[in-house]
Amino acid sequence: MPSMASSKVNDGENSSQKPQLNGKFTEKHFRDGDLARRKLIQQQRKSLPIASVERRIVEEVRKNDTLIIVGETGSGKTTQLPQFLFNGGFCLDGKVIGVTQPRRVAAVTVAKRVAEECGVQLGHKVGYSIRFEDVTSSSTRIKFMTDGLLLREALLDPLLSKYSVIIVDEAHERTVHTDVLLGLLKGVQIARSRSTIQQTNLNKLKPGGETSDKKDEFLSTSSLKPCQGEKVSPLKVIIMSASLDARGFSEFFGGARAVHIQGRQYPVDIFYTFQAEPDYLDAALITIFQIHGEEGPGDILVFLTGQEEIESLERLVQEKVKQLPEASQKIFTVPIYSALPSDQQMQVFKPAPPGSRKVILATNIAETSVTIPGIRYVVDPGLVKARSYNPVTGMESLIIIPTSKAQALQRSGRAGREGPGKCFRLYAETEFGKLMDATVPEIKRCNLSNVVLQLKALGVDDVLGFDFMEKPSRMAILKSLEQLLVLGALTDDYKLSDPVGRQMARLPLDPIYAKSLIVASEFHCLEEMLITVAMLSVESIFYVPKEKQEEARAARKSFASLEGDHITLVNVFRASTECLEKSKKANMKEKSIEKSLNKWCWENFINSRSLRHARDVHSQIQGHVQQMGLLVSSCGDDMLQFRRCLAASFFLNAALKQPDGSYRALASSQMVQIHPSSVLFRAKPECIIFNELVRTNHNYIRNITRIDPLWLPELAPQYYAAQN
DNA sequence: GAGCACTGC
Repeated sequence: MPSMASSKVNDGENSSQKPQLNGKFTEKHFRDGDLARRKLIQQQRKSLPIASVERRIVEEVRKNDTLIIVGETGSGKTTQLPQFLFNGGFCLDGKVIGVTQPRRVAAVTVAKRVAEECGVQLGHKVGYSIRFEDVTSSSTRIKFMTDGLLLREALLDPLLSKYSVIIVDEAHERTVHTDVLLGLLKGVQIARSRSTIQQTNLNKLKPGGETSDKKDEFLSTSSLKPCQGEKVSPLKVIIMSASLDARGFSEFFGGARAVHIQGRQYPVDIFYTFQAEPDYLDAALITIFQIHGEEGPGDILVFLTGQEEIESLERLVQEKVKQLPEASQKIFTVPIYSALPSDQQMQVFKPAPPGSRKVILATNIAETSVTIPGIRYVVDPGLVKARSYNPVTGMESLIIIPTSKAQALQRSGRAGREGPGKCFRLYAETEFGKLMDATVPEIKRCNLSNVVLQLKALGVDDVLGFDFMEKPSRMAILKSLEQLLVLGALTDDYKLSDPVGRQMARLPLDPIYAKSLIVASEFHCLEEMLITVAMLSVESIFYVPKEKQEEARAARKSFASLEGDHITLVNVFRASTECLEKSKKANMKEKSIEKSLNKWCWENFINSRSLRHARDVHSQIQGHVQQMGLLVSSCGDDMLQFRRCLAASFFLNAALKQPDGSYRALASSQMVQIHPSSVLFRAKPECIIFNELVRTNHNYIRNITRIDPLWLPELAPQYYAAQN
C-alpha cells in the first residue's frame, strides 16, 4: 500500500476528497453510473484540439530535451499533455511527471480533473502538492504543484532527480517563482545531461540548508547511487504558454522548438472609443447602460483598478438605475476583489434571475484567478494597479498604469468562453498600438531578498551571474545582497552563512521574518514571535465594512495593546485559539468547530480567511523551527522582553519622532507617517520599529511597536554604534 | 484620520 505524505487540509470542503488508501486499489473499478460519465469524459477528451496531435507531441518530447508549447485557451494542453506523456512511457522506472502552476486552485482543480479522466483516486497515480496540502503518495506519477513548491523541493533535491519531465504551465504570466524556476531548470538540464554522478559531484550539490544528516536522506531518497558512475536520465522541460510569442522562451532555452496548438474560443468583437476618455469611470457607466439598452442578454464584466473604484462605480450604477423606467431596471451589480470576504466573493457566481442582467465590477482577480460563467460583454478601461519597487529607497508602492497588449487580450477573452462576445475598450485604437506587448515580469519590479537567499541556498554563489531569462537590475540584486549581509544570512564574502543563513533559507518567510524567529529563540519569546510573523505574513486580519465602521473599531479596540500592533496581533491570535479550545472542550465536531470560529471572526470583525491562513502559516513554521532545534518558549507577561526582541529583529526599520509628529526612518532618512490603522496612530511614541513602508498619498508605515531608543545601539551595535 | 492589484513558499 502506498504511504501517504502528511496532508493538512486548510479548506474544510476539501477534506472529503482526501484519498483513503485502505484496502486494495485498482484503476479500473467502476460502478454503473461511472461508466456513463467515463464515456462522456472520453468523448470530451477526443474532441479537444490537442487530441489530434498526441503522437506528434510525444515524438517531439522524445526528440527534444526542451519544448515550448503555445496553447491557446481551451486547447486542453494542461490536462492532456501529462496523460500523453504518461502513456508514452515517460514514467517508467518510477519517474514522475511534474506539472507546475502559478496558483494553488489551478493545481488542485486540474489534478482532480486528470484523476477523474484517468479513472483513479486522487493521490495515487495522479496527485497534487501545494503549501499546507500534500495529496500525493509513493505511487504518484503525475504530480501537479505550485511552482513555488517545486522551488522548495529543489532545496532538498537539487537535481530534481525523481522527475523525468517538468511541465511549466502558464509560463507567460512570468511570476517570480516561474522565472527563478526557468533559470534553475536550465541548469538542472545541463547538470543531468552531462554528469555521471559520483561522490565528488554529490559533495558539490549541497542539499539546501542542511548538513550531513540531510545529505544521507538525499542519497537514500534519490535514485542516484553514488560511487557507481550511474547516469541520471536527462530532464525533459516543457514550457507551456498562452501568449502567442514563444520567442523569448525559445531563445532562453537555446533555440528550443516551439509547437503551436489551436484553442477553442468564440470570437470576440473589439470596440474602441473615438478619442481618449478623460473620466473612465463615467465612460464605464455610460458603456454599461448602452450595453444594457442595446445589446442582447448576457452579463457584463468591468475591469477596475481597486476596491475604492469598485465601490464608487457601484454607487453610480445604482443611482442611474433608479432613473430608468421600471421595465429597464433589471440590472444589478456584484463586486469582486481579493480582500472581500469569501462569502461575499461567492455572490458573483450566482446566476442572474431570468430577464435580468448582472454587472460584475472586478479587479484583476477576474483576469486569471477567477472565471465567472455567463459573461458576454467586457468593459475594459485599460488600466491596472501594479506593484512597483524602488531599489534605491527599498520602497514598494502601488501605481496605476496602462495594461499591456497581452493583458488587454486576456481581458477581452473573458467575453468569449461560452459564445461570441463583445469587448469595449475605453480608449482609442491608436492608444492600443502604443501599449507594451507584455507586462514587465514581476522579478523586475519587486524586492529580491527572498529570491537571492533561495538562490544562495541552491548553491548559486554568483547571483549577479545567474542565468535569468530577464535579469533584474544590478542595483536591485546588490541591495538584496546588502540586506542579507546585514541580517547575517551571508558571510563577509557573500556566501550563505551557517547555521543562520541556512536556517533562514529553510523558512518559507520573508528573510527579515525568518531572522526574527532565530533572534526570538535567543530572547526566549519564540512563541510570541511565531504568532507575530504568521499574522504579519497574511493580508488584512481586520475587516472594516463601510456601514459598520464604529462597531469594527470597537471590536479592534478590545484586542489593542498600548505597546503597538505586534502585541495586538498576538492578542487576536490567542483569542482565536481560546475560541477553538472552548469548542474542542465541548466535544464539537470538526465542521462545527470551524463554524464557531467563523462566527467568532464575524462578531469580532476579523477576516476569517486571513486568520485561517495565519493559523496555517503558524503551524507550518512552528514545525520548521522545532525541526531546527530552536527553543520554543514564551516570555509570559514580560512584554518588555518581547519588545526588546522586536527591536533586535527589526532594527533596520526603526524611526524617530520629529517635532511635527511625523517620523524619520533611521536607515534611509526618509520621512514617514504612522498609518491611521495602527493602534499607535494617536499615541505617537518617540521611537518605534515598523514592518511595512508603503507609499500612497503619504509614506505610510504600518505594524508598529513602541521601543526605547537606547535599545538600538545595545541590541544592534554593528548598525547603530557609529551613528550614536 | 486612510484606503491595499494579484499570487506564492
